[in-house]
Amino acid sequence: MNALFKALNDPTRRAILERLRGGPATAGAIAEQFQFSAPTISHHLDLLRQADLVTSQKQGQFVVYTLNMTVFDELLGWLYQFKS
Amino acid sequence: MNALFKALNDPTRRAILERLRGGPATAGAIAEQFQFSAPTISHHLDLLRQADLVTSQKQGQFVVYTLNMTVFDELLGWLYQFKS
DNA sequence: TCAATGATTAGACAAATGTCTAAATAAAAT
DNA sequence: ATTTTATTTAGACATTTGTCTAATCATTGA
Repeated sequence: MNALFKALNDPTRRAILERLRGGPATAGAIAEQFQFSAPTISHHLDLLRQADLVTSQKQGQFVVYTLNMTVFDELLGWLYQFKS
Repeated sequence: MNALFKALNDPTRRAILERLRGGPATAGAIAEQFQFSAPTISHHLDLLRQADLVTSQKQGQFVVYTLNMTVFDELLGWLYQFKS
């Protein structure tokens, strides 16, 4: 839960998630969309992976990142307790 | 949106929200539940207010904090775009 | 009026965060 | 083999964050 909220607490990481809504993408393809350096994006991807919001598969020299939506259920559950 | 995720990215603040689920409470009553100093809790409440997650009304020398659940709709909306 | 109570503000400080460049690793292409 | 390409790791650095104590503000009570 901590890792989840931490991962979501950054506009770049949220933008990465929205990008991955359109389908899996390599680290490089994701990085192209942003003005930040590749290492910075790599670090963001790492935090998203720690929160299990994305998964990664190595394909040759590329690393493909995929959105994992099952984690959102946990968040929805937490939110639901406030719905009265 | 930034202020919302920022406010949620702290276990103490999330615990405060859960506390307020049971009804409004004064700053002091909230602070009693935690091991942190009153100023620290006051600061957390300030961040929650900035995110519009709570509202505050002064009642005499007390300040009563109330959960504002309407903001959760914004979050639900953001989450919904990932539901496929 | 003066002291006590509830709460916030101000300022300090260590820890965490987001960014960068340089270096390392691994696979592909020449 | 060597070089290029894709990505991550390591380290540095400024900014932000969460906490504290001390001081201030505002209301209530003696």
